[in-house]
Amino acid sequence: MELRHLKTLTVLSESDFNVTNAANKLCIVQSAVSHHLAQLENDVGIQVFMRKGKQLIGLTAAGNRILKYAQQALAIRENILAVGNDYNEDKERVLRIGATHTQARYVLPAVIRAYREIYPTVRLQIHQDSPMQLVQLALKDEVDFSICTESLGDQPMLITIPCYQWNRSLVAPKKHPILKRKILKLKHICEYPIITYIFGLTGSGHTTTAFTEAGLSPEIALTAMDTDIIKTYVREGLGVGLIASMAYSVEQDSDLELRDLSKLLPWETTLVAYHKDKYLQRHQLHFIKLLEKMVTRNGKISN
Amino acid sequence: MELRHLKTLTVLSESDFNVTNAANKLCIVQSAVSHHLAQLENDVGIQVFMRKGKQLIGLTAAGNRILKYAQQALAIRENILAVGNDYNEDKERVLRIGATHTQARYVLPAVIRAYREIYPTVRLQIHQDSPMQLVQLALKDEVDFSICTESLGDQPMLITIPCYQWNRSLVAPKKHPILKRKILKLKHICEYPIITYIFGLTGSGHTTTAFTEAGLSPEIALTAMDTDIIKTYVREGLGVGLIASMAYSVEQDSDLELRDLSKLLPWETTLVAYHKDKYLQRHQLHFIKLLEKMVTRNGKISN
DNA sequence: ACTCCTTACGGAGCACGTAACTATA
DNA sequence: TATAGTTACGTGCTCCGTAAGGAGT
Repeated sequence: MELRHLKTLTVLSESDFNVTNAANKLCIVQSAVSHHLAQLENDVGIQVFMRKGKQLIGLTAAGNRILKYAQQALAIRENILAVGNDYNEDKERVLRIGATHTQARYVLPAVIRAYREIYPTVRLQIHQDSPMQLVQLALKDEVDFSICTESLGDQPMLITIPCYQWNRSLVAPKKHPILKRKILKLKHICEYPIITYIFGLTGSGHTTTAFTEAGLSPEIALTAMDTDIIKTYVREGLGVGLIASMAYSVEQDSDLELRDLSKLLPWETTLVAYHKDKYLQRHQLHFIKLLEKMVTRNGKISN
Repeated sequence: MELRHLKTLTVLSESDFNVTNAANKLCIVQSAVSHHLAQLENDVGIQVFMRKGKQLIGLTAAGNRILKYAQQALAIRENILAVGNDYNEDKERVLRIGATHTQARYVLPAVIRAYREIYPTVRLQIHQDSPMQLVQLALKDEVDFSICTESLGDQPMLITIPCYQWNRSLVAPKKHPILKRKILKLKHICEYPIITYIFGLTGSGHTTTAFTEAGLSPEIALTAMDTDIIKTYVREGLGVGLIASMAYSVEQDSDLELRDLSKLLPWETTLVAYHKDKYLQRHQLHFIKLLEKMVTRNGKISN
């Protein structure tokens, strides 16, 4: 049994056990995959795959256990190569970050600027996605780590490092009547249609529960993944916006005004998450340190 | 990079980095090992071995990390094979137990008797050794689990299951004056030379501290790993014995008399320990269950 | 008839073995 | 000189690819 057999197993499991597809993904022919299967089953001495005739339709109970181990073994291979990369000055380094739109758009740029000053040659990849997908990316080691807000239920396979806390603000066009209030309360916000993040994104669940706990049922006019879209429709007059405070730019959003809601809405914590068994190269650890250092507790970029 | 390269790495590290010896252990020729090294270093892209001329003298920092991962990967391979074995009715099963002399001699027989009734065909291997060695055996997966007394400092890589508690008794020849005492205290024991277990074995450390805490300094006439040896010298009149209570046999030791010391000496806990990432086959888990079930809290075998 | 996996067979490459070479004590 | 590791080279095996065979839809 060698790692290539285990690789074939994992790819098969990610291809609905279609041997042809798996072969394509592995850049070998079907018969080679077939051989791998036969060898693997021969080595372990049992049926790994459930079959319907010759067609593979899944894994046996034992097969499932073996698949788990195979994934671990391949992750270890990646770690070994990562160690090599880490200690080899000449090799090209890559940093793959997963992040939500808000993080990618408003938080990461400053951190990346600082990072690039130290590691100008590292190739950067930023994968923007929803928090749920980001967790999957981190678990499959398709990104080195994911930066997202805790809204995902504890994943025992991930190490999560809290980075900073942030809260939301209300945005409205300069002349909007809500801005005249000296003291802003949740019930005042409910007097207008609300534009905010899609549920399941950056802790939007917390927001709605804060309203319902206060006995309020706000009218959500529109939800988006993307702060810029929220702002756009706030400008259009569709309602007032609830956005992450750090997503307001003094220069670009001068036509909008901000009201801090950190006393009214629960705070969110943004975390860095990565697979617990992953070897982190020194430059990757450095990035996390930068992220922790550069971003202050209240969500302002300290640059 | 394949598992065989990693295997070569680990064997090398266990052979003082002597390529010739490693080759012999692997049943291949030196040049093949040499090739493995070259390929491995080529694959990871860095020097893994420190060299003095051509001689290997150790691992680089990166090499050490890689070695750790290699061992993990190979352990996973073993797990996969264990899964296969577990689910394959036809394959020969093996149960490899590490135990101290006392456990192997006085506790295990009854458990093994029960186990053999359920799994008559399983091949049994009992490795008797000192607790420190038993820990090593379990860590290297040279036994499936070790049964020993907690005297080893917490090993984060081992899962330990407390099985039962036991204590010591005093043994002396039938007519020994100490047996005339109605109430036995530590200071009375110190009136005679003591024969007991070697320090570092089955919690003998606890025994001595119990004496010193009472301000006593007993005269240790003789120490042994083996209860039978202790009994022998007690019979010879060299002193009184302190032995694990379960090591007294009514039939065979009728010339000796027992006095329970469980009120005077601290209790010991016997544990089953195995590597945290090890896949335990069902029959192995069953053995642990039997061990937990058959042995009562006070160390008497309930059979 | 089509899809899909397995099996057979052949060739290229690779891994290991033999052996010569090199370096160190 | 003896010991130990690398390098060179040859061979056999293994692994993949081509292609034919068989099973299910």
